[in-house]
Amino acid sequence: MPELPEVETVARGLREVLPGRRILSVRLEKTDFIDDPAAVERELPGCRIAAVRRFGKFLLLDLDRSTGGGDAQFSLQVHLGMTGQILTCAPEALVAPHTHVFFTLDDGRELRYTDIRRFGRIRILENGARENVLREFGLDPLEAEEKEFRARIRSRRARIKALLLDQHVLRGIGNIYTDESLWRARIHPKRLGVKLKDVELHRLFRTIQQVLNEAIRLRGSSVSDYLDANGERGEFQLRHRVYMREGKKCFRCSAMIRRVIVAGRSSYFCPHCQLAPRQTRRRK
DNA sequence: CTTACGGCCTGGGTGC
DNA sequence: TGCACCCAGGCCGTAA
Repeated sequence: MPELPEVETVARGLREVLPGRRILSVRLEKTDFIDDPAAVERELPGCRIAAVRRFGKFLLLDLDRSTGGGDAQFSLQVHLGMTGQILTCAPEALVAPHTHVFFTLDDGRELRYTDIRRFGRIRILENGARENVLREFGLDPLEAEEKEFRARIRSRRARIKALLLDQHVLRGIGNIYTDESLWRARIHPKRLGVKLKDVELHRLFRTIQQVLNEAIRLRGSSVSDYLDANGERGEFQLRHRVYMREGKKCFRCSAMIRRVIVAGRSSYFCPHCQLAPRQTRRRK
């Protein structure tokens, strides 16, 4: 599942080939995951790709409509969902099943978007609306100051797992990197954010950055479908310590890794290293 | 007001 | 061989 490190890896790959390219034509197959498919078909042909950015789990293609008059800017926002893949290839390359978007580029190559489940989303963000939309999101965990991080985590009375997954608190972290970070920081996913001690929040902050940077270095986690912009798998799944390891031994203490549902998500943790919060006492 | 929870979208993998 | 079921992330409506 593409989270921050996977999207960052894809963005870096696309950055090698897309900036400066012009989109010649657009072809769409299924469109139910595109906000306004007609607008995509209408607005993109002729545009120049000015930049490729990552914003949280979003990929942003900054586009120039250089049609003489103004230099109106807008972005194509791509969320890869769980199974989205975006890559460039030769037009004659075999079309992978579930490929729904094709952009012809002015260097003779093609940019394709493939998404088995179609949980991904594509939409156009016009210049004015873009900043308003992006403002809604939380801190980038790799750019945040520890002070801001602490304030965000303590701003709401929710479980730490729910807070880390909430894109309006921090942007870019998903289920894998939440569980991996909490394990390394030895914090149980059900702990309340407001109850974490300074020393725990410090450890968590450092750990999140460490995990994300390590994952970026290894080009992301390929658990099932994830491939980068060159069609290659990542390697961070080899470093997973809890994710999808239910019933296996903890790498630190050999206790049995458990799976529980927290914030509606499968959550893997070590019951020995990550102590559960005290249960609220039950009334008789 | 806050947070928790269930359902929905889709289709590949699993297990009977 | 077939098929019902589970699960994934984000979003939204509703419950507590």
